[in-house]
Amino acid sequence: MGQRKSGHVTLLDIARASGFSVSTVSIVLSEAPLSKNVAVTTRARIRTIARQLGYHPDAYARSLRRRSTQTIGILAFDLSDPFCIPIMRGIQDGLHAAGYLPLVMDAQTERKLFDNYLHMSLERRAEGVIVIASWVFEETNLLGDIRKNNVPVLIVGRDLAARGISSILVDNEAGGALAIQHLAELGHRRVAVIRGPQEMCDSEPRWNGIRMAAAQTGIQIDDRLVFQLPGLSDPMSGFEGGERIAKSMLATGLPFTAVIGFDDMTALGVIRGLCESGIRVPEECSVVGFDDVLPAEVATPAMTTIRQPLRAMGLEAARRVLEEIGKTPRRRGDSILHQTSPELVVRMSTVPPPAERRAARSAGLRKRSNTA
Amino acid sequence: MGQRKSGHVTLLDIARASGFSVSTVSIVLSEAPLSKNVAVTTRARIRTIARQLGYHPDAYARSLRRRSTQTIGILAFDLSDPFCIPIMRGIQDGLHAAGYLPLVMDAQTERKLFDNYLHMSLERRAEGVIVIASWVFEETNLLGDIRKNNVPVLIVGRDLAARGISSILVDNEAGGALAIQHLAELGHRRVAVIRGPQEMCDSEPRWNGIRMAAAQTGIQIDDRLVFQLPGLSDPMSGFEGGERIAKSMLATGLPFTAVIGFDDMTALGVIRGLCESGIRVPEECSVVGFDDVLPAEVATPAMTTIRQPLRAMGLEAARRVLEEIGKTPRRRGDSILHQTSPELVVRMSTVPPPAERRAARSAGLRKRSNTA
DNA sequence: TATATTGATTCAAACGTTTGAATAGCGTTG
DNA sequence: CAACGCTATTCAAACGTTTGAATCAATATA
Repeated sequence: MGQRKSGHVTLLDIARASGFSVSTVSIVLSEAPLSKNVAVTTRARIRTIARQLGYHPDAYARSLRRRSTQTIGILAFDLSDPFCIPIMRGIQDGLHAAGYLPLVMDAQTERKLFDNYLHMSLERRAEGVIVIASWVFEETNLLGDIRKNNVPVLIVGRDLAARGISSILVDNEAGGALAIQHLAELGHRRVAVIRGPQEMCDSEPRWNGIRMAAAQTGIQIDDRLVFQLPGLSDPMSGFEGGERIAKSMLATGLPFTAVIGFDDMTALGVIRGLCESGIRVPEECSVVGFDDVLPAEVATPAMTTIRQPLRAMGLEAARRVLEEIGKTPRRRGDSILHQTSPELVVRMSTVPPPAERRAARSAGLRKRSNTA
Repeated sequence: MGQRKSGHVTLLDIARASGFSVSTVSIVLSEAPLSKNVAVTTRARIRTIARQLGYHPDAYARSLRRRSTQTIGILAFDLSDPFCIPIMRGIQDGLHAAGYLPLVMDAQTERKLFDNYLHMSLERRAEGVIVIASWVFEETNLLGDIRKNNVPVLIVGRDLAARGISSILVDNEAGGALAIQHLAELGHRRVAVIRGPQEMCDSEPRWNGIRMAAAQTGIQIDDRLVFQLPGLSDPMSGFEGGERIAKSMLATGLPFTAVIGFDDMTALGVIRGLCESGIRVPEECSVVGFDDVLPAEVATPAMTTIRQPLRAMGLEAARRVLEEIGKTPRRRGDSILHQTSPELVVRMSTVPPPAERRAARSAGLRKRSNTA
């Protein structure tokens, strides 16, 4: 067989086997412009031999010589968070179309791993880096290192435009507003809210959106029914937080007919907590989530939520980073914040509040979709 | 700054800036054995300059020269299937400990992408390949190509040992048995079953396990209450299939007090289908899943399921593939099927059947855990 | 004083590609 | 027949590392 010491078939192997020079073989197999000057018979011969031996060009040698790796580093803060997946999918699709390969890395919410992988992105000569982030990564100084090497960076899910990094994220304020408007339309007046952890940049604007839209729709939110999620990195922590807080809500003794969870996992936790305390969702209490991740979709009752256009955000991220690569370092655009529009997805976890139920039902207010 | 034409800082840059030769710089920065012969002052000088310029060794040049990439290709059939994630996590952890980098690729259930990525694994000189598979990939002939290049392959989630590929998967028969034994202990006698799609190798043994254990526990399964999932690649198809089949079950008019879903997504679909038909879970009907993926854990009621030790399977995969790499091609072990033990996780979706409920409750039979 | 020994550093070749420039053969044209 | 233009192919250098062997002082040993 064509095995040399390295175990992989090389151009030299094919050159020897075919009687042509390495150059010719390279020109043919890489379909270089020159290859149209190569005799058809030669081309055929070289090609068949290559196939026979199972030749695959060495990406390392090639990239070294071509000085381009066609690779973008994707640094996800935690792949086990279902939030990341559709974004990744979008990025991947965007890159694939342009012939780029995503170099996927999962930081597992560990700062050290994150830094490691950022290093690797540089060593692997990623031509750009997309970070899918939550709050876990404060200003790792490596981002400076990346800059120093002229690699465009982009972050999705967090606003670092102020620090000079292009960012893509959902319009949290609009999202918060959508949630409470939906509840208002259903007739809810007493709404409990779970805010996100302080470390997370989504928390504040989302809450602002809720507050402002509440004021507009005449809902007043009782401070005692506003809770805050602690900041832990485990994707289950949102769920457990929601479960625990739901019980705290009931413990206040205050009346409420709906809960807005910071995100879907939190909201699922709320549902669990309420059910365990004997409160039925949605009959006795409505629940709204945020994100629209898979578990929210397949839970029963299916959860009403504010969808983030995650895939689209990934696509946009890919588009933008490729665009930056095209430019010369000097001509790189300023870092921009790109906000995407959230979308209300009405499912089964929200209904009119108990008191109004009968009236509303006969008024035909309950249009809803079951699935995504 | 240290920018040369390539935009990345190289050894040559540091050599120039420090006055030493490229060799010395390399020896110092790569901490080669020879570096203990290098004067301490020299070492310090080189190191600080490297740091100043933001040097990162070029993985391409390095791998080319060292003839080792420290890379393992991980080919997941669909990252948006929550099943994949814990396996990946396990693989990643296993590789990381050995200083290897996973090259994650998401085939998105598309045959073409799968083939593409398999190519890439070869071009990127992955030293081994781990495939996380379901049924989608019949004998893609590229696997032969991989063999030709002496790259050890391993598949998790599918048994291809017969075709000469080491495989890791759960003991489906034992899993199926666990499910029905659990229901039997709760007192169920009329159990409906949803089998997996024919294309999937888990389907048959899982069903065998159910049948055999059913016979042993004296349960007889009515053929008319055995259904089969069609084989589609979308991760939601299991869910939708379950939902649809749940309604078919009810349509038979036959009595049943529990359902075993082929996997968690199917079982979640069953719950949805039953609820929409007014049947309450678990009060009127128990449901058991398989896999133990995140959505099953955070649904309410939390789902009783047969857990696959996914993370452990990933770890084992990493261990095994690294082991193979260590050996010379000749000495590579035969492909082995490694079966892992499933585990019953009792949550809230299973209770004694309606008729027995009262008796059982007073007998203290309802020990259960809420969370994982 | 010649010869090892050691310590600090450098030479030069190699890894597998790509590619601008060179070469050789050969027919056409002025 | 010299000059040119094709076509088909090869040369050789380069990409950024690593590393066995070489170099060169300076010191220790014979």
